[in-house]
Amino acid sequence: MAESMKGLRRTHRCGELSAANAGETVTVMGWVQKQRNKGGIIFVDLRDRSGIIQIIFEESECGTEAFEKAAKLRSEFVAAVVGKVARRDGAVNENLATGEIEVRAAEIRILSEAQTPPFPIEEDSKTKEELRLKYRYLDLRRPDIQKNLILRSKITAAIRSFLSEEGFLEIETPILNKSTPEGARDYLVPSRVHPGSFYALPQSPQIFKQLLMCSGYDRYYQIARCFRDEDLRADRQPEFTQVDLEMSFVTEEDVMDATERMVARVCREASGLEVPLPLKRMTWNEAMNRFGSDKPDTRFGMELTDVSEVVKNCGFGVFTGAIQAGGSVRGICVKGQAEMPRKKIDALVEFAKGYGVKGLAYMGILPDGTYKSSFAKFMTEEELKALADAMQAEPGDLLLFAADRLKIVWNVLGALRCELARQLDLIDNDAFHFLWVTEFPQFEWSDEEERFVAMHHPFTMPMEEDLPLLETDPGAVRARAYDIVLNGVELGGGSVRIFQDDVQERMFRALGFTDEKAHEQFGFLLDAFRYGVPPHAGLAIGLDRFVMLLVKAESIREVIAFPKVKDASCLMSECPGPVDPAQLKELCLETVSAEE
RNA sequence: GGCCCAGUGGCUCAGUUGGUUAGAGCGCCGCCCUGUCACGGCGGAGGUCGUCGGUUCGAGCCCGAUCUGGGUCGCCA
Repeated sequence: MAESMKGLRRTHRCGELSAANAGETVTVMGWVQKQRNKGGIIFVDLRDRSGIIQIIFEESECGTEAFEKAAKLRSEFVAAVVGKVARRDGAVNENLATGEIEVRAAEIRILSEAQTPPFPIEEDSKTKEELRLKYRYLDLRRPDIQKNLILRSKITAAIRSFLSEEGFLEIETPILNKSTPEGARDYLVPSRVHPGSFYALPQSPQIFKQLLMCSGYDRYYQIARCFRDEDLRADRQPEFTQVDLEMSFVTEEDVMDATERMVARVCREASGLEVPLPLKRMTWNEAMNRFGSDKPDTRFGMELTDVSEVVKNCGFGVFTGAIQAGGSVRGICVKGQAEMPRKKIDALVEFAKGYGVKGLAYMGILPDGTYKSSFAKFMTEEELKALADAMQAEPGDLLLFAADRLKIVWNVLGALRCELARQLDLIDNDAFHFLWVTEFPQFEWSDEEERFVAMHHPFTMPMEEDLPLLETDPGAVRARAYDIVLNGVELGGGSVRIFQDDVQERMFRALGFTDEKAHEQFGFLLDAFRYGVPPHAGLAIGLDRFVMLLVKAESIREVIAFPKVKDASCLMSECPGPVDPAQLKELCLETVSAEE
């Protein structure tokens, strides 16, 4: 039976008490973590988000009624306790932050009883995530998740104070928007007032923040919820949060400078981590050539080497064939792994095949200087040696090669070096390697759509010297775009925006938009550009990923209070779900059958 | 859409070449215990082995399908 808390007021959180409070009468309220009944004396660990405090009940001090109530306490009951803080003398618990003290109960009220939870409420839970997410409100009681969400709050507070000090204005933009076909799939919301018409939830506030620049709010930011109807990953949710910002009368230098100072401040204030500035920079081309990735993990080496020139005339058809087809042969050198068992190498080959390559060629340089290789019989001793030299391999090293279209070679070797680093434990788990990747290609060829698509988005300014190539060689145009990368994860990205309506129209044409189509989709932006628009640039940081990396979580779900699972549903609320036919009728939508 | 992993009391797991009545730890319930804090002691309850089908004299175990969750490729301007 729940009791009233009338007349009681919480004076402290459990974990806020210390020896300094000894002798004070306090009132604490929280959940019962554990009750230990010794017969004539009862210990209760009371928990709230600050920590745990031990309460001690002795009948001679608290009276029979309170003692009997204490005996009834079970895990997760909610209780209020009034008592005096006392040192534990002699019985200190070193494992507890409040282990020096305890509260000697004078009064207790059971504010709420509780069923036994379906899984233990404890740190480092071993419970299946499926169950944790079904009972997320219980899972969120666990100290490690609470730490994550408390840190997340600290981070957003630090971001807000930094950006506010720098003169940024926090401005909200609409959640109900017009659908745009470029980019990710939109979540759609049917309109009741306009039957057959739909709103789209924002994939990002991109256009609105550019319009705010047109309107003179020269520094804007928003901690914005964004929505993308695409498949989930460990670091991807269908709704997620971006720290979105935009600045006027600036170049990429200003945006990168503000961003890295913001990131450094967050790291210092939230995690006590010092990030040396300015951050390292690397062009996209360098990142791809050295690491096979546009978000390289620079915490370890094992960089790619282009050996196309060395092997172009060798006897190994897989290599020469790839080169003749316009592709490339590149390799990585795995230190000290020359004698990796065949079984493990085969597993790596299978891994590589998942990234589009037909196989991997390998070559071990044994300690005695001889070669153990999948292609030795196709090459002369001199060719093998030339290849080992080109890779700067030493006895004991293992060389792995991919031969294919360059894009595939990059992709495979980029993934492979990360996989090997994990397997061989080459990554310093305490290192935080930030990096800017710049000069991204403006366009990416889409085989599916048989046209160029924007790599960043259609409002990204090309590099000035590449502007003439917009019509002649779109694939060679570089963008004034930049991504911020942390430990091999894309943390965020941005660009200098196009602010001239003629350049914007050329961009749309390069992307295969007709003028009519461009105006239908983005007419209001193009119109706005005719009324005086400042040069502007901006960026967005993925907040969830940032928090995930700072708390070293394995999944983004560990830093989001109520995340969705793989099929974008919620195990707790069971959304999405069917709606009342009357609701659908009002929206002029037919009832969708469960089939199909 | 493809590939890979997992599913056995409330939780985490074990379960031999297919062979009597499916086990353990924790938790839970009852009794006892005045310094416990991974409390302790005694006793107890609790499982159609995710589901459906098949092979077999016999299936937790083998085969097929399916469901649920996770990872990943595609996808994510």
